[in-house]
Amino acid sequence: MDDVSKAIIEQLQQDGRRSYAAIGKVVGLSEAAVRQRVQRLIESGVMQVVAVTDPLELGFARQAMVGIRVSGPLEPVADRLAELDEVDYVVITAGSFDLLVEVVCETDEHLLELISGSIRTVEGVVATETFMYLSLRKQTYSWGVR
Amino acid sequence: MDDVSKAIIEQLQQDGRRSYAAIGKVVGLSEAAVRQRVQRLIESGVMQVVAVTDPLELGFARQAMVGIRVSGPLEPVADRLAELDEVDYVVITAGSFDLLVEVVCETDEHLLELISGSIRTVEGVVATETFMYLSLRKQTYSWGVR
DNA sequence: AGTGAAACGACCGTAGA
DNA sequence: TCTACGGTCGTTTCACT
Repeated sequence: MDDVSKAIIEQLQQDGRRSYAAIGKVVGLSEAAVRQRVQRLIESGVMQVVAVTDPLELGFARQAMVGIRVSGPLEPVADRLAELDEVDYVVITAGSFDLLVEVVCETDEHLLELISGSIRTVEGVVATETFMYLSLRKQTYSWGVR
Repeated sequence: MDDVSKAIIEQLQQDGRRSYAAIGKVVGLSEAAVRQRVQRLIESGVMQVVAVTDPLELGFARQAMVGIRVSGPLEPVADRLAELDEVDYVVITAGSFDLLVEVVCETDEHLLELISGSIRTVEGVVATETFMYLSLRKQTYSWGVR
């Protein structure tokens, strides 16, 4: 991970479809060299180039972060929750919650069923606290930059 | 937002650099039509195609979610926090926290300085609770799919 | 790890339905 | 909003450093 690769990543953070040739001009490398580096960055798991969508625009009007307290080992519970389609984010944390889980739903009914019927029935989940999203103010994929 | 656009989005969620022609074959549209739809999806804010990176791989070894309690209006505080480079996610929530803020740092010192020096000095912030990330188990940008 | 060159394929603008 | 098409530009492969 040198400065050139960081510069390439920065270019793709601005526009994931920017051509290798255009990136090469900015970072001072040939098109082929940029392409090889991008391939390596993706294969090694440092980076991925993907479409990210706005839930609201696609009819998923209810989002929430769910804080979860667990009894016993954390990983099995985390991985069970990760299997749910409506769950897009699972992290094991230190603090008054053992897990934080972000969920995306279409309606309140759907959200209720998910939390009450799916999440809270997972073996080991002893308590949940739901933080409904009222307004998403920042979501950047280019942290550590500027 | 018809099924064809959804199919296009799905293709780009798998690989943000897939060619318009290849997507066209899958969804049954010409290259130009796919290109026009992608352009519209991006311009209208439904979707973006970007590089997303693994913080750990780039030397950002400390991540946390910070729950924040605020006195007074929420938006000004949220937007002040959103200006911080180390903050990659800000959402106004309903529940025992008014805001949830995700932060990305290189070291514990850096994180301490951010929370103590930056976040907690913002006018209106009355309390914070930090949930250090121990293990990220799921992070998908293709929710609602399968 | 990188360049350069030639063949190939993708992309873009425009015209027409 | 789509297809069709031609010009331009990007990508791929390979030989070379």
